[in-house]
Amino acid sequence: MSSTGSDDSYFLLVDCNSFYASCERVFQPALRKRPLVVLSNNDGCLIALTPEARRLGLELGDPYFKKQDVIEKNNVAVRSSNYTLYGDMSRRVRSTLKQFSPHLETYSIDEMFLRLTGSPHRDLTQYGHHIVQTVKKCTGIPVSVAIAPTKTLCKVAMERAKIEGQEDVQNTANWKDPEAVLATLPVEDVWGIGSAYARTCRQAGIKTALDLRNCSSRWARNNLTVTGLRRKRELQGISCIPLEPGSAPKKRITCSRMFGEKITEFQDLREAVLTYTRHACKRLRDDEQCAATVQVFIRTDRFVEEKKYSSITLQGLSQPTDSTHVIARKACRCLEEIYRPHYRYHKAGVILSELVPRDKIQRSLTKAETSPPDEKMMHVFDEINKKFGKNSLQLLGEGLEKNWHMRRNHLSPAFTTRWQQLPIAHTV
DNA sequence: TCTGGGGTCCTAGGACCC
DNA sequence: TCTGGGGTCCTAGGACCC
Repeated sequence: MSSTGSDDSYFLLVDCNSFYASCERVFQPALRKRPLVVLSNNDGCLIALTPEARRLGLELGDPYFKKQDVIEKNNVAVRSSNYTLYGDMSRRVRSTLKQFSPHLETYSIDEMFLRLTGSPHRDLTQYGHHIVQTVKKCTGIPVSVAIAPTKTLCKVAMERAKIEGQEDVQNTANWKDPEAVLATLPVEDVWGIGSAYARTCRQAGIKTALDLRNCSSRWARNNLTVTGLRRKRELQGISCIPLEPGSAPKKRITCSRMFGEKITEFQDLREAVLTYTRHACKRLRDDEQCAATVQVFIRTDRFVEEKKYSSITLQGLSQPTDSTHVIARKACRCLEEIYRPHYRYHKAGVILSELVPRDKIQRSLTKAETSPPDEKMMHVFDEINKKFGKNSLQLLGEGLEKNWHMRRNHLSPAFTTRWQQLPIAHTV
């Protein structure tokens, strides 16, 4: 495997094994001996599986209702997704990893890249094992580690680490025959090659990661855009995708949900849209940003044979704001614009975009929709919800019944974020 | 009855300008 | 017959990720 050879730096990828399922197991030891699956929002499909569940033939993305018989027959434990818990566990893993390198990128809730430069640890593989043990000890979460000269090769190595029977620490430098590893990886399993690009590749006879590495740069650029060309070069060991430390400010914030039951009435949709607006605005303030545009969309079920309708519209704010009230008014106007009666709606969402950092806003003297008292009120609003739970204080228009609420029939307690729900240890 | 939610980046094409 | 060339900005749609 060629490498840039320009320096002695490496990327190290840490991936939490079956992350959501592992989080559930940390606080419920009884689950450790049982196969376990975690469901998506609305208990729709399987989004995390322990290896035991995989061995029963269950797969990521399977609709829950189609697999219920297998699940019941084999006494598989089922949990609704509990993002508050997973987010908190992710933070614990991240703070543990910071002791190994200051150059850390949070790639997703369960994956982190580290960049090691001039590491005193000559034996990087051993170092990887040390990281696995430390994270397990400090957080209870099992992780795998991949070490390579580029991020894409880290992902290749991670694919290997996840194969049963393979080492959970993979260092490409130690592979006896790297080409053989690349030749066994189907091209669609390369990071950045999805189903559409994979089809293009296969039509051109490019079937494996090795084929992609060896294809002409011109072909990659013309058929897979610059992103495909980058993947090819990364497979060659030339780093094109840098570490992105810190968290770049978000460019948009979306809150959308499918409903537990289909709804037709404007009033119900309005309640849902207001609830999503409140959640989105809270995230906006957490991000210390303001939005200049609000978008609202509604749609019927695309899987069912019935009258379909889908629409989206937007409203601009005269001045960027993070005020739930101001944004909620605009969101309602959007909804009025796109709502059509007699359809059975299935999903709605709110998107905040054209975000600007709060401290960079040009104050308008004439058209202020957000006044300083509003800012104070939002602060109080957030503080109350922080103290008493995130839905304690809502907008009046959100309603009380919420017959559109999503299903979460298997939710675990908020072990790490609510005092009342702390796990209790018993002495024997 | 029942198929997630939240993001980013890239490109093509149209509008517009000089 | 023959209808510029080059640039920017915006948007929609496609593709990808976890």
